[in-house]
Amino acid sequence: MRRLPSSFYTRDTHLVARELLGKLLVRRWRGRELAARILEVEAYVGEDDRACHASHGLTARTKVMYGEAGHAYVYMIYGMYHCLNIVTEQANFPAAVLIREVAPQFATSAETDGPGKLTREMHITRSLNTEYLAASDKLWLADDGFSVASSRIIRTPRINVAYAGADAKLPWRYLYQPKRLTQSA
DNA sequence: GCCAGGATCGTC
DNA sequence: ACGATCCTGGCA
Repeated sequence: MRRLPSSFYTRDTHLVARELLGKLLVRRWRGRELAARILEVEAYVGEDDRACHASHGLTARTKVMYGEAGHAYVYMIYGMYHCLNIVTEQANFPAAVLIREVAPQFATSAETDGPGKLTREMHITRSLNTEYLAASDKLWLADDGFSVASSRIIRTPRINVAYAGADAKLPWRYLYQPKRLTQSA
Protein backbone atom coordinates (compact mmCIF):
# COMPACT_ATOMS: atom_id res chain seq x y z
CA MET A 1 0.00 0.00 0.00
CA ARG A 2 1.66 3.16 -1.25
CA ARG A 3 0.98 6.64 0.06
CA LEU A 4 0.20 9.09 -2.72
CA PRO A 5 3.10 11.56 -3.18
CA SER A 6 2.73 15.31 -3.54
CA SER A 7 3.23 15.00 -7.30
CA PHE A 8 -0.09 13.14 -7.54
CA TYR A 9 -1.96 16.26 -6.47
CA THR A 10 -0.06 18.89 -8.43
CA ARG A 11 -1.95 18.21 -11.65
CA ASP A 12 -5.15 19.07 -13.48
CA THR A 13 -8.02 18.89 -11.00
CA HIS A 14 -10.24 16.72 -13.19
CA LEU A 15 -7.43 14.23 -13.71
CA VAL A 16 -6.81 14.08 -9.97
CA ALA A 17 -10.54 13.70 -9.34
CA ARG A 18 -10.85 10.71 -11.68
CA GLU A 19 -7.74 9.06 -10.28
CA LEU A 20 -8.87 9.55 -6.70
CA LEU A 21 -11.73 7.12 -7.40
CA GLY A 22 -10.73 3.74 -5.98
CA LYS A 23 -7.94 5.15 -3.82
CA LEU A 24 -7.96 4.70 -0.06
CA LEU A 25 -8.59 7.55 2.33
CA VAL A 26 -6.86 6.74 5.62
CA ARG A 27 -7.50 8.42 8.96
CA ARG A 28 -5.35 7.54 11.95
CA TRP A 29 -7.52 8.11 14.99
CA ARG A 30 -6.92 7.00 18.56
CA GLY A 31 -4.34 4.44 17.50
CA ARG A 32 -6.48 2.91 14.77
CA GLU A 33 -6.26 3.30 11.00
CA LEU A 34 -9.68 3.88 9.46
CA ALA A 35 -9.49 3.29 5.71
CA ALA A 36 -12.21 3.90 3.13
CA ARG A 37 -12.29 3.55 -0.63
CA ILE A 38 -13.25 6.70 -2.50
CA LEU A 39 -16.39 6.28 -4.63
CA GLU A 40 -17.53 9.80 -5.48
CA VAL A 41 -15.82 13.19 -5.83
CA GLU A 42 -16.39 16.65 -7.29
CA ALA A 43 -13.95 19.10 -8.89
CA TYR A 44 -13.90 22.78 -7.92
CA VAL A 45 -11.60 24.68 -10.22
CA GLY A 46 -10.36 28.23 -9.93
CA GLU A 47 -11.82 31.69 -9.34
CA ASP A 48 -13.82 31.50 -12.57
CA ASP A 49 -15.80 28.50 -11.27
CA ARG A 50 -18.77 30.15 -9.60
CA ALA A 51 -19.44 27.05 -7.51
CA CYS A 52 -15.91 27.18 -6.05
CA HIS A 53 -15.37 28.87 -2.70
CA ALA A 54 -12.46 30.72 -4.32
CA SER A 55 -14.82 32.43 -6.77
CA HIS A 56 -14.70 35.45 -4.46
CA GLY A 57 -10.94 35.44 -4.32
CA LEU A 58 -8.43 34.91 -1.55
CA THR A 59 -9.95 34.94 1.94
CA ALA A 60 -9.01 33.46 5.29
CA ARG A 61 -11.05 30.36 4.50
CA THR A 62 -9.90 29.83 0.92
CA LYS A 63 -6.23 30.54 1.61
CA VAL A 64 -5.42 26.83 1.78
CA MET A 65 -6.79 26.35 -1.74
CA TYR A 66 -4.22 28.84 -2.99
CA GLY A 67 -1.43 26.92 -1.35
CA GLU A 68 0.51 23.83 -2.29
CA ALA A 69 -1.37 20.82 -3.65
CA GLY A 70 -1.82 17.82 -1.38
CA HIS A 71 -3.15 19.74 1.62
CA ALA A 72 -6.58 19.09 3.10
CA TYR A 73 -9.24 21.78 2.89
CA VAL A 74 -11.83 21.04 5.58
CA TYR A 75 -14.67 23.47 6.19
CA MET A 76 -17.86 23.46 8.24
CA ILE A 77 -21.16 23.62 6.40
CA TYR A 78 -24.70 24.33 7.68
CA GLY A 79 -23.33 24.72 11.17
CA MET A 80 -22.99 20.99 11.81
CA TYR A 81 -21.19 19.09 9.08
CA HIS A 82 -17.66 19.06 7.74
CA CYS A 83 -16.59 18.63 4.13
CA LEU A 84 -13.20 17.22 3.14
CA ASN A 85 -11.42 18.49 0.05
CA ILE A 86 -8.00 17.78 -1.41
CA VAL A 87 -6.12 20.79 -2.78
CA THR A 88 -4.86 20.39 -6.35
CA GLU A 89 -2.89 22.22 -9.05
CA GLN A 90 -0.01 24.68 -8.79
CA ALA A 91 0.27 27.10 -5.87
CA ASN A 92 -1.71 30.32 -6.38
CA PHE A 93 -4.27 28.49 -8.51
CA PRO A 94 -7.18 27.72 -6.16
CA ALA A 95 -8.69 24.31 -6.85
CA ALA A 96 -9.70 21.21 -4.92
CA VAL A 97 -11.53 17.90 -5.06
CA LEU A 98 -14.46 17.34 -2.68
CA ILE A 99 -14.73 13.79 -1.34
CA ARG A 100 -18.44 12.95 -1.44
CA GLU A 101 -18.73 9.23 -0.80
CA VAL A 102 -16.54 6.38 0.38
CA ALA A 103 -16.84 2.66 1.09
CA PRO A 104 -15.48 2.06 4.62
CA GLN A 105 -12.92 -0.73 5.05
CA PHE A 106 -13.40 -0.61 8.81
CA ALA A 107 -16.24 -1.72 11.04
CA THR A 108 -18.98 0.87 11.18
CA SER A 109 -22.73 0.73 11.52
CA ALA A 110 -23.42 4.14 10.04
CA GLU A 111 -23.76 5.15 6.39
CA THR A 112 -20.99 7.08 4.67
CA ASP A 113 -22.83 8.03 1.48
CA GLY A 114 -22.42 11.77 1.71
CA PRO A 115 -19.68 14.34 2.35
CA GLY A 116 -20.97 15.15 5.83
CA LYS A 117 -21.50 11.55 6.82
CA LEU A 118 -18.07 10.32 5.81
CA THR A 119 -16.28 13.06 7.73
CA ARG A 120 -18.43 12.27 10.76
CA GLU A 121 -17.68 8.54 10.65
CA MET A 122 -13.97 9.06 10.01
CA HIS A 123 -13.59 11.79 12.66
CA ILE A 124 -12.49 14.42 10.17
CA THR A 125 -13.03 17.95 11.45
CA ARG A 126 -11.56 21.39 10.90
CA SER A 127 -8.65 20.43 13.14
CA LEU A 128 -7.39 18.67 10.01
CA ASN A 129 -7.72 21.75 7.80
CA THR A 130 -4.40 22.41 6.01
CA GLU A 131 -3.10 18.94 6.95
CA TYR A 132 -0.43 17.85 4.45
CA LEU A 133 -1.53 14.47 3.13
CA ALA A 134 1.85 13.61 1.64
CA ALA A 135 3.44 13.54 5.10
CA SER A 136 0.68 13.51 7.77
CA ASP A 137 0.33 10.74 10.33
CA LYS A 138 -3.33 11.68 10.87
CA LEU A 139 -4.78 11.75 7.36
CA TRP A 140 -3.49 10.58 3.99
CA LEU A 141 -4.35 8.81 0.75
CA ALA A 142 -2.98 5.50 -0.48
CA ASP A 143 -2.94 3.30 -3.55
CA ASP A 144 -3.41 -0.39 -2.74
CA GLY A 145 -3.41 -1.48 -6.36
CA PHE A 146 -7.18 -1.46 -6.70
CA SER A 147 -8.09 -0.87 -10.33
CA VAL A 148 -10.98 1.28 -11.53
CA ALA A 149 -12.06 0.69 -15.12
CA SER A 150 -12.79 3.96 -16.92
CA SER A 151 -16.00 2.39 -18.22
CA ARG A 152 -17.27 2.33 -14.64
CA ILE A 153 -16.80 6.06 -14.11
CA ILE A 154 -19.83 8.30 -14.56
CA ARG A 155 -19.87 12.11 -14.77
CA THR A 156 -22.80 14.29 -13.70
CA PRO A 157 -23.34 17.90 -12.62
CA ARG A 158 -22.29 18.75 -9.08
CA ILE A 159 -24.74 18.52 -6.16
CA ASN A 160 -26.34 21.52 -4.44
CA VAL A 161 -24.58 24.26 -6.38
CA ALA A 162 -27.60 25.90 -8.01
CA TYR A 163 -26.24 29.25 -6.80
CA ALA A 164 -23.45 28.89 -9.37
CA GLY A 165 -25.69 29.66 -12.33
CA ALA A 166 -24.49 28.09 -15.57
CA ASP A 167 -21.53 26.47 -13.78
CA ALA A 168 -24.03 24.27 -11.90
CA LYS A 169 -24.53 22.35 -15.14
CA LEU A 170 -20.88 21.44 -15.66
CA PRO A 171 -20.35 17.65 -15.38
CA TRP A 172 -17.70 17.92 -12.71
CA ARG A 173 -18.99 15.18 -10.36
CA TYR A 174 -17.26 11.82 -10.80
CA LEU A 175 -18.75 8.55 -9.57
CA TYR A 176 -17.30 5.07 -9.54
CA GLN A 177 -19.99 2.43 -10.14
CA PRO A 178 -18.46 -0.84 -8.86
CA LYS A 179 -21.71 -2.77 -9.33
CA ARG A 180 -23.48 -3.43 -12.55
CA LEU A 181 -26.72 -1.51 -12.61
CA THR A 182 -29.88 -3.54 -12.75
CA GLN A 183 -31.24 -3.61 -16.25
CA SER A 184 -34.63 -2.04 -16.74
CA ALA A 185 -37.14 -3.29 -19.25
C1' DG B 1 -21.05 44.89 13.87
C1' DC B 2 -24.85 42.67 11.45
C1' DC B 3 -27.09 39.55 8.46
C1' DA B 4 -28.14 36.42 4.61
C1' DG B 5 -26.94 32.15 2.96
C1' DG B 6 -24.62 27.75 2.63
C1' DA B 7 -20.17 21.98 -1.74
C1' DT B 8 -25.79 18.63 4.26
C1' DC B 9 -28.70 15.57 6.56
C1' DG B 10 -32.66 13.76 9.00
C1' DT B 11 -37.33 14.07 9.54
C1' DC B 12 -41.94 15.57 8.28
C1' DA C 1 -40.50 20.09 1.79
C1' DC C 2 -38.27 22.08 5.87
C1' DG C 3 -35.56 22.97 10.13
C1' DA C 4 -31.14 22.55 12.63
C1' DT C 5 -27.07 25.44 13.55
C1' DC C 6 -22.84 28.34 13.08
C1' DC C 7 -19.23 29.88 10.02
C1' DT C 8 -18.25 32.92 6.21
C1' DG C 9 -18.32 36.80 3.23
C1' DG C 10 -20.27 41.21 2.08
C1' DC C 11 -21.70 45.45 3.35
C1' DA C 12 -22.37 49.37 6.59
